[in-house]
Amino acid sequence: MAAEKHDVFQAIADPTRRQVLQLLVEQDLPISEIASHFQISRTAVVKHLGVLTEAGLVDSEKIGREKRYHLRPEPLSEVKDWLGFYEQFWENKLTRLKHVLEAEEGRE
Amino acid sequence: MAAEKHDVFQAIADPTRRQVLQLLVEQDLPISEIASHFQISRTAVVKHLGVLTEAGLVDSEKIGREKRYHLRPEPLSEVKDWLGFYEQFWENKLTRLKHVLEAEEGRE
DNA sequence: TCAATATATAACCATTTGGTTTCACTTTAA
DNA sequence: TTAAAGTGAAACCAAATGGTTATATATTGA
Repeated sequence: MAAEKHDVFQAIADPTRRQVLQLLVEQDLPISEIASHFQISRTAVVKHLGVLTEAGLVDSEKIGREKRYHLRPEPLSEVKDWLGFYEQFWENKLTRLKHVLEAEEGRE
Repeated sequence: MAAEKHDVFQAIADPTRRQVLQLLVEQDLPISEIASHFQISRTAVVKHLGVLTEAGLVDSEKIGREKRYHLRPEPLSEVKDWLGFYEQFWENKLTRLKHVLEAEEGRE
């Protein structure tokens, strides 16, 4: 029961949030360090981190006065899986093409 | 120069729009037919189709009084490509683990 | 020709989103 | 012990989002 308020698709819809995820690929980072990579305020970055947390894409740990964020890419598999859906599209196209070709042969 | 106002990531952020795309995998469909699959008004569906069009994920053709929509899955490759980014994450982890193991060996 | 079908468009609305500024609290280091 | 660093959280704002209803226009078929 993850009870994730924010959906993964929504979480990655924002370009700033996608950049945050990219940053965390290299290493875990505290809020202020993450914020230093963007023009927007630290508060705005914190909100983005909140969305990413709710989507399960990051988690965090308080160390001293810092709060370090860590990448959790697992939920992205939902996106990856969904993306596969349109392979059916190409299969359908091939099937129709095959029917057309068979009809052509029949006429010859 | 596609000049696409809506980004693909944003286009697929909405669950209704994802369902519309799935519908169009099977076959091209006119607006009213698409709308009949949802509870929301036809006008609302038309707006979703507008977003999908701007993202290049569908196109349409007016046939008589109908406007038939057609799936264009190509832009989804941008999402697929982006998704690959976090493979670097696993590579990083493996590299670090390797270092730890080498240090262990050195101590023995 | 005329009603039914399909779409287009405008005006409007509530909520969400992405941002801001301000102030308070906790931890660290000199 | 006190200033600086790092974070938390509230209040506020404009614009975008996802929806509605109402009205107009174009096409078809009997």
